[in-house]
Amino acid sequence: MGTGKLQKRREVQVQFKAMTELNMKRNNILGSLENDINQDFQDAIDVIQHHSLHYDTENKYFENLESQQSSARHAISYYQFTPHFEPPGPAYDWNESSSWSHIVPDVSLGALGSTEPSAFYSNLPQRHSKGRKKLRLYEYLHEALHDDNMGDSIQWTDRGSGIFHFISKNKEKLAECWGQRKGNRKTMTYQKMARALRNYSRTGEIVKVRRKLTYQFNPAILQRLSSVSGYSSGPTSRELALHQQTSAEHVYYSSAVPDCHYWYGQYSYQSDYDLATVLTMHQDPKTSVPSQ
DNA sequence: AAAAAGGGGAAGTGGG
DNA sequence: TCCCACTTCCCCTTTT
Repeated sequence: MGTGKLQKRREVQVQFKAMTELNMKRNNILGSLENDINQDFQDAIDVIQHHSLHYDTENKYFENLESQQSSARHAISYYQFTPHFEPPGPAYDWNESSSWSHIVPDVSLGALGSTEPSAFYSNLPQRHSKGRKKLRLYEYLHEALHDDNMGDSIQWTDRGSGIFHFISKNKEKLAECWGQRKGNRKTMTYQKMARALRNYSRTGEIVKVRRKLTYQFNPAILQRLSSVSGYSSGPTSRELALHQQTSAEHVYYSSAVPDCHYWYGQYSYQSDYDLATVLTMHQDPKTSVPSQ
């Protein structure tokens, strides 16, 4: 190699290094800017929250926030809302859409335009003070599902149906992040996180799917999370393929929630789903997803 | 057979 | 003070 080329190469290396440093500085600035913006959002929300206290129910309060904070909503990773789940029992009619009305906020309020991943709001520091609700585990999982950095730990199996799975190899990473986010005394493990997840099967917020490391959001919860965070629930083509495969298997439900039949049964109701095709496409459904 | 995953009882913790 | 939503521990069962 000639000296001219060597010289050129050194120049390129120097330029590359300079660019890298610039980029790092830029990221630092953006990071602090983001924190500032989040802080501002938080302060604005505090003010609104303060003026909303006269609302006599949490739902009213939520609606109030909805109407006033549509632009800021995606910056909130924890929000005022209590699902008001009835104790598991036959009174819960999963077939009756109006049964969800107290859980699902009016999505016609408008989906958010933002399609940005949650990097923007996932880094918000936890602020437990001033009467704000703590971040729920299912909220965190939903957030992680849209976080590119968590793609190696948790993934949608079928976004449209709210089915997701953990990646065996990196599931502990997600658990640790969750533990850190909560500020637990000890390190969170997948085993402990899964214990919390199992508690959800009693309330129906998330249920276990009969597939390794795979769970499913309650559709109402999913709809609410999607409308709040602004993520479209439309499945990608890859997810559609996975969905077809997943659908071939029966999802099972907690016996404590006897009226979940409709929810899980919906799998077979989806009109665009051809069981025969699936059965021929995937001769052995156990051999693939979730990827390990 | 062994490891990984799944499951649940029970007591503890911390915030609201 | 009570309740909720986990967290922690532990041990057992089922699946891979």
